[in-house]
Amino acid sequence: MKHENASERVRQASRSRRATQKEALRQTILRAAAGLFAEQGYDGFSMRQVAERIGYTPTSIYLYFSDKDALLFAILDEAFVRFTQQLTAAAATSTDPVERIVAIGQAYLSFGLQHPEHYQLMFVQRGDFLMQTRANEQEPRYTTFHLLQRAVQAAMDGGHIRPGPVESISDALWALVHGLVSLAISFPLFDAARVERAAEAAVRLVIAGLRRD
Amino acid sequence: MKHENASERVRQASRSRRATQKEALRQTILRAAAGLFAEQGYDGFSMRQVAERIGYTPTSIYLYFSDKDALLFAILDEAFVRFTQQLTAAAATSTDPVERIVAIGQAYLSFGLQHPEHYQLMFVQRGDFLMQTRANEQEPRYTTFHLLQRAVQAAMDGGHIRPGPVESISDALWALVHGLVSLAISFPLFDAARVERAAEAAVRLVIAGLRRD
DNA sequence: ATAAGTTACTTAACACCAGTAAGTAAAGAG
DNA sequence: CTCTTTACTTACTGGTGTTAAGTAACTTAT
Repeated sequence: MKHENASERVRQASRSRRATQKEALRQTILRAAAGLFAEQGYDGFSMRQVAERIGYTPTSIYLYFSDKDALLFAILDEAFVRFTQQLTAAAATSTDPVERIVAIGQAYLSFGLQHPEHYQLMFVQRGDFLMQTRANEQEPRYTTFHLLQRAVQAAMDGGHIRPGPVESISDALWALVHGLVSLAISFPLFDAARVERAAEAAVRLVIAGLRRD
Repeated sequence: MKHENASERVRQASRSRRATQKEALRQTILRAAAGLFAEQGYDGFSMRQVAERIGYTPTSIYLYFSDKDALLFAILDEAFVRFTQQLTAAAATSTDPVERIVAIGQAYLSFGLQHPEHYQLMFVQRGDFLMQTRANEQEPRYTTFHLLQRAVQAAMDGGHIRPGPVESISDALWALVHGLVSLAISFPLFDAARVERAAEAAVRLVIAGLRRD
């Protein structure tokens, strides 16, 4: 019996040690991949490049990520966590309902300008990413945008903005900031100063367009 | 002398016939490429596929287009001509300055929804396309957007909208429609009905946000 | 009419890519 | 000490854009 208990313990320990190592390499791959993506962008991002960085063959990566998409989505997932955090923080700052809407928009714009490559993939090239549900969670990722809908709803309930269809108004606001980020990212024409001015005009447009009285 | 004139004429004719044939094949390639792009989208678009369609080897295409980019830009150029036409036509319909701005926006949205693959490449993935100058023209392509700026300027001059920086207001409007198109294209979440409702909300937002009194 | 030159196209190849099947060496279990 | 599992590699398939070199046909000049 002693033997059995002892060997059982050893077996467990061995198993968990191996699991830890496995997870460690997974993280190594993920970090190398995220680094490569940040440096080279989507175009320069290949399984072979990632493999070379960590000193393994490309095929090894497939033991930890089912395919290139899975690896890419793991990178985007990290970015999405930061995205949600920044928007949530922004929503918490202002007390005035209209100002809160503006703050959310500015946080959104700020994220897009700071992580253009990630933004491009998250919200443009791989729109399906938003539809997926994150591991260990029930709700799909796009529910982060309910933050904006709630802010619009609150402002409307408080009589600060004109009544109207909450979802559609929220979508229009989303389109506005998304458009600003996209223009800033995609067009060399839009330098930082011009984007800044356009953002100011957008804020005025939104405030004048929504506000009651 | 007669001989020289005759041979000269023959030489010219031969040369122009060859030039015509050359142009004909160039058009054949372009049509096949445009067809492939329309059917398969950007991902399924390859030089080898184009070559197979026209019954030539891939290398032959390089005798008519310097590289894949050149071929792609030729396709986008055709789309851009249609884009400019549709926007110009829309701008000419309305007499009311504010309505004209709205009409331009609706034409923009309509184009994007009808040609999502082209739009994606023209205005998202290849923003540098807009910076290029079309063959036989002086102005770069992005000058089409001056249409919107002029409409805003006219509305402001006529006292129909609040005074403000024309370029920035125009950019904000552009961002709004561009964002709408992008969301509609990129997110499965946005079905036709939801986009339609968002567009209506956007129109109300713009009118209320811009209009004087 | 025949030789020389030009044009239009092809064949073969390079360097890359994502992904799979089969093999190998080491570690752990009995 | 053998058997099995684990971790990883080698070898390969079929795809990509692009270039260098070769060939066949047509044009021009003598």
